[in-house]
Amino acid sequence: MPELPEVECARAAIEDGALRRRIAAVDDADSYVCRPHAPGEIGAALEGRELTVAHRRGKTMWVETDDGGPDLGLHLGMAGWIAIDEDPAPNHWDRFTLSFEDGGRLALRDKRRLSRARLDPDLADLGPDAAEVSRTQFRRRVGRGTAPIKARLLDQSVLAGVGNLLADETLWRAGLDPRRSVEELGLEDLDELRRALRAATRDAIRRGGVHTVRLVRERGRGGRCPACGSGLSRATVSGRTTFWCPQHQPPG
DNA sequence: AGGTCTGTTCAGCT
DNA sequence: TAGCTGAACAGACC
Repeated sequence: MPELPEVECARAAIEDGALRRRIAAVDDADSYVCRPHAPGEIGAALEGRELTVAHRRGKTMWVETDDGGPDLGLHLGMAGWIAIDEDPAPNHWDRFTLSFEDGGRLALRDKRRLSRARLDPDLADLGPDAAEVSRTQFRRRVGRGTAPIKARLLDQSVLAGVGNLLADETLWRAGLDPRRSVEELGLEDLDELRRALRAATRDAIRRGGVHTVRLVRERGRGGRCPACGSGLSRATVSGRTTFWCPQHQPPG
């Protein structure tokens, strides 16, 4: 599930449903998900407190707590989501859980185990949020270096929030081959790329997730370009499975 | 049985 | 040193 649009939905769900409820107990026993904290450490810091404000930058969320308490950082990894007031999941899929005094709960649910909960997460290595980056910042950050455009978009220290699917959708909308080096891009290309990124992100948030946008719906066997019907090309770029339209996204 | 997967991190290369 | 690539991580699913 989670790229920027899904994480924004998760943040909004916390804001709507988990603030101002007193935390009675914390299950932080999964020491892989809660690393580098020892079991019990997050619990000791949060029990008795309330969540007050939910923030997001890229795919990282952090939630402030009352009375000078630490922030709770949450990351959904590759397959996690936030389950509020749902029955416990089987198979230890609830990797981290807050139980509220009112009997409800907030769970970080993940069939895999790549989600992450930690206190006071370090945001220093995250670039500006992909939905809010200014034109000047985008030109300067994304346009630097020699990597393929797609690798640049996926680098969370350059821009925070773009994942594999949103990168492909953005490059398709901008008409750029994902394998081209950013060296080849002019300022107009970078501005068009930023426009495409913002539009794709907005659409995905509004429609409820990155799976809803046009190119993403075509991935998989037999996918065709939503604009011209050409068969999509497929290759590994920057270590990730990549789809693009050979007609609309010509090689440099 | 083996390959795949929406993310992050770190060793190791240029 | 900076920039970049690919493997490793965990575990379900096809």
